[in-house]
Amino acid sequence: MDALELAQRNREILRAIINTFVDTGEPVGSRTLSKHADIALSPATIRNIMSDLADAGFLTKPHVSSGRLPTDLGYRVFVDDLMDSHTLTSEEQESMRLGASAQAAQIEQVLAQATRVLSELTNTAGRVLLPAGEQLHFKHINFVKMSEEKTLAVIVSMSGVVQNRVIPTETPMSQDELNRISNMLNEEFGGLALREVREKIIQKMAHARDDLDILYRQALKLSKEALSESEAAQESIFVEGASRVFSQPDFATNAEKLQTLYRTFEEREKLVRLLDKCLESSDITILIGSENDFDEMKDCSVVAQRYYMDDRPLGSIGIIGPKRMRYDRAVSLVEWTADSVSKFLSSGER
Amino acid sequence: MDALELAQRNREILRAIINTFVDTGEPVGSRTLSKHADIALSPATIRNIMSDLADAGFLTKPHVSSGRLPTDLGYRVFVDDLMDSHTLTSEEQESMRLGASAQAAQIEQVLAQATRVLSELTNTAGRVLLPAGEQLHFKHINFVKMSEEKTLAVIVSMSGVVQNRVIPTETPMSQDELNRISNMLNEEFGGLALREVREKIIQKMAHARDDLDILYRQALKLSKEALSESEAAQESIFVEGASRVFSQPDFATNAEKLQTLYRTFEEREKLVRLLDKCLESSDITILIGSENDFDEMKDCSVVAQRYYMDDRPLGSIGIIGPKRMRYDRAVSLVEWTADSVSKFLSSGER
DNA sequence: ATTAGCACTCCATGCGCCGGAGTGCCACAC
DNA sequence: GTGTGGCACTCCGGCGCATGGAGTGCTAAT
Repeated sequence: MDALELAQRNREILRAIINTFVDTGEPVGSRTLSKHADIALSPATIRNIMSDLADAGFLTKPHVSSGRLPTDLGYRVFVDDLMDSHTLTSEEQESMRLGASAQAAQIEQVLAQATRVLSELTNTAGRVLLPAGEQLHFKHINFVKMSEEKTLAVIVSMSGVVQNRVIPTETPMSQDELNRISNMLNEEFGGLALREVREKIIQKMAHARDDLDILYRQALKLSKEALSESEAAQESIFVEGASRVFSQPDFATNAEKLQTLYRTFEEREKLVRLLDKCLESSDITILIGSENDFDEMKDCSVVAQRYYMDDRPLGSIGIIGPKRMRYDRAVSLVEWTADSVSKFLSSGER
Repeated sequence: MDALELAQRNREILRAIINTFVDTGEPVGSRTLSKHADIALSPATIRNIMSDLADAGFLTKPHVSSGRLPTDLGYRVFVDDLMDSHTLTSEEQESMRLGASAQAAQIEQVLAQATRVLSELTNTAGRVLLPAGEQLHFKHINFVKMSEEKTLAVIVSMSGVVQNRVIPTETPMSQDELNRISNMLNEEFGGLALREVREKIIQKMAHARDDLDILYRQALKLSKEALSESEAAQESIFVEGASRVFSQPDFATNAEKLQTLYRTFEEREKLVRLLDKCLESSDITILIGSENDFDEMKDCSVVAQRYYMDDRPLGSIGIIGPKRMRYDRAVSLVEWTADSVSKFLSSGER
């Protein structure tokens, strides 16, 4: 007999356990539950059910004679099937709206702001993955001569992301020549995806023989350099309010855990890899405990959602918090935030 | 009788105490010290001296019957008078050299790299204060039209620092016009300090009447916007390896301290203010414990040094670590790093 | 002035005890 | 057979207490 499929009542119990555990942080026992308003069963009965749920792998206990708490699997079925959907309070909506539209700023600032608010509201670490190079569209390129050997390339994407890159130059060029090169490139490549631009440049470089303007060849060379690594290097990530995670009682007692966790937060590459996963699905992504691939994060959960610009997915925004968190609230807030950000980015204001 | 002025021996004792305390982390007692090779005194004598040093305010004890440890004042006289100067090992020098010259990159990357190495070598948090707006010199400005209402200004300084700023535009201008404006400004203001540029613009705007080219007036207006806040906003700061501070045994035991400390590290403004102090003196700055103005940081020390570009001080680079640290080593490393960075920035390579 | 000796303080550790919370199981009732 | 009451058992955590070690401060002797 499958504990979950057949018994609606068991589901209720599991839900109640998780809800109270999320609330109190203490393992919950049968007596406590029996006092719970919705449940009109004696402790003994509840104990039996608990035992079943534990056998099915949804609950554990820290030691033999203590209350139960959810396993990762338990949380999983909770978020998948049992969770009530949380409706945002108008306050919550308000602070978010403010966040997104306060200033006519750059995309980075909008995202940073949204992340900060998200972090504050959920008391977790907000984090956001910035556009992968692939998704960016070419708007404008500009070269500034720094010295005889170095040229600075400034690449602006349609979404307002600005990248800077210093390029070593073999053939010295005047600022004037650089300007003309900029103009050429802007006219030729405006609006294309960076990837396309890169391909076109390589194509043209292959075909372009000496019959072409020497300046034009320089231009291709420069822009190839400028765009080359950009893809790999530019998956950047913001984290805001990491300290909030650490002040959660789940970690506050355990200095060692806290440290390894901290160290993980500093390793940006790991976080990037973690969040890359969240880009795969258009649905909201929830990773509970060891569902993410990093051992150090096995006490944390991730709730993330993609954000869009004009229906093109750009990056991912969400939170990292302790496994014991209000998933309903987190989901609503993250969805709402991603939505606001998407709307803002797509509103034609840029 | 002044404990320090008169008694060379007392100084030796104080030095020995601090050295062993820094080494072990345990309060040091008279017996331990008497075993110390350099000191041929009985524990009782040492106790007397310790008592004197404690009266003078250089030592305390955590409780009445325990060994002594240095007060902030104790550390102070240590670094001022008693400290041996540490000679860097060639390894240490090597990793630093590598750090500064590895890639022909932007100033930010050089600094970040230097800071990271510094942090690794000292096992503390490396941090660096980036050029204050005041110190930057105008190299190039460029405008990109984002939409009818928004223009992106890209400002490049001589030192290679790039700032981006979105400006709301009332009068729509074509990209072509923007380019001409850029050219004007670049010719007119190249090489001046940003402060000067700002002043000049304000002057010109005051004098410029209708008799001037309308485009020129637009240019002034735009550039004023672009440069306006830059000063305030752009005191940016990097912190690398903050987790190292937390793994120090001094904090590892105390989860609460760790948290408040962590939170302080996230408050960048505070750190900026803290490090601003380090810009005042051309000498190396050492702030021990409560010598800095922040209560949360009273168990930490700061060692910092200015770095220069062509003899103009740009910013400050250094470390934040636990009060109990190898000051000799920290000082040498910070000096060396600041020196390397300065040399690199001034080497005419940019 | 330096040192040896001694009494005293305080911390840290380990041990034993006990109460509370909770489980698991068994037997009983409906 | 499903739900319930009862009971023995387990384990955690806090408390009190004793003990040993490290270290000081003082005094008296050299």
